[in-house]
Amino acid sequence: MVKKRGYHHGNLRTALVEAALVLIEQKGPTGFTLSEAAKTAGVTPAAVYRHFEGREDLIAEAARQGYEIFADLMEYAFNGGKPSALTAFERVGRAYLAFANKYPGHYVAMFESGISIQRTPELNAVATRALGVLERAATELSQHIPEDRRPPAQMFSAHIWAMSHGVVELFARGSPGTKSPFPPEDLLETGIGIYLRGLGLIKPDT
Amino acid sequence: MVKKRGYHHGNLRTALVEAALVLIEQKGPTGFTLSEAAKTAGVTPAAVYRHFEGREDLIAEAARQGYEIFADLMEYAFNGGKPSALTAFERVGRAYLAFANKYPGHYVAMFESGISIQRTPELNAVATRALGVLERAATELSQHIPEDRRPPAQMFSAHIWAMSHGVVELFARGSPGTKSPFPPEDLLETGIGIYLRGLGLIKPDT
DNA sequence: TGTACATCAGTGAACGCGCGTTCACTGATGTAC
DNA sequence: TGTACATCAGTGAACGCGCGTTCACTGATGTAC
Repeated sequence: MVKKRGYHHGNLRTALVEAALVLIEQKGPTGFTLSEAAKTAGVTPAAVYRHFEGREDLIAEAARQGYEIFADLMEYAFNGGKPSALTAFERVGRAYLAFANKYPGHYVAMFESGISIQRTPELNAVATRALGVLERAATELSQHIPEDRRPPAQMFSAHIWAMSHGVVELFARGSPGTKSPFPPEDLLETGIGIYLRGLGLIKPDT
Repeated sequence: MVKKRGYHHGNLRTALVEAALVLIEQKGPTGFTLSEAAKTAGVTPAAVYRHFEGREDLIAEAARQGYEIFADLMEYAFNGGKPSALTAFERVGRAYLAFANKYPGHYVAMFESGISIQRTPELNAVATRALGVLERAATELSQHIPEDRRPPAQMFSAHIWAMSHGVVELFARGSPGTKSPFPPEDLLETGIGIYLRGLGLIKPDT
């Protein structure tokens, strides 16, 4: 909320995205309406069209910003694979969940709104960047596995992504009245730990 | 589609649930409308109210039937843990994915429609039964792990559920324009395999 | 500094639409005698 | 078998609602001279 200047808003575009994120978080991606976002930003629905092509375009922008943050967080967590591929990888896993927790609106816009990653070149680029970090982390880490028993890095990272996403959807947001038996952080950390042990990347008796 | 009898439909209730499932599958749980389901069944929207309390109630019934099928499938796959806890467990994992593939409308109604599992006692009961099978399978299997290194069975089954759900959401239905690098069946099977190896339930060199 | 004017970013009324739900109704079916 | 009547399962019109989008408009801002 920055200073209102009466007739002219000042940064409507930003305000609309923020309003959209809150609404998407609260009501889900399809419960979200352009009109309500406009109202929240203190503006007529028609004003939205000065900044976005329409409802879809607004959601896409929210998702794009999400991927941007997401990619940055993942990259920061990965930290070039230092000090070791293993700890870097575990940091990335935690960063995934932290992102979902901290930016639920973005997360929903990105993964549940049904907008296609191919919608615009920019969206595609930033999404690729984000998921690329995960894949890179998996690639580096899998160098430590004997070559004949090494799964493809893409498969490796798909497993981790699936487990992370599953934990988020089922246990981090109380979707179908599910009461989580464990904190999602623990669930994800132990799950990834067991998985990595299965790959022989962690000693079996730790 | 059974024989139409003019003014009286004959089995409207069934027809409505079927129509709802198709629509939910195609348009998502919030894109689904009562009116369109009625139209698909060849009937006025008002007729729906002879059989259901309203829109929500219709979705809940679709979900309930889904849990019923789901629970049966899981139980059949588990088969009392025969011939071994391990193979039974792997069958259950595959059954999960098979269900999501074969009954996508049900799956979405169950896990993405936002209806609470607590909505009615029957819904709660059947959902508990379904997820109970998974937990039972996990419990039996974890008997083979030395007690001091054995994770709680609830955590074990939560991991498997999360991975399965994640694979379904991200790779089995092309949600955000994601082109899956691998068939979801392979992804889930290898993922669970690695996880079980991490628990010491599969020999490390197989 | 003042003024004329172009540009920008809003308004507000209107549109057509499909939604979920209600209501009094009526046609079809089943049953008692 | 026929008839009277109750019950059931539909109709169709109507409701109020909020939606996304368009349009001509106008108030505010920025700029050239």
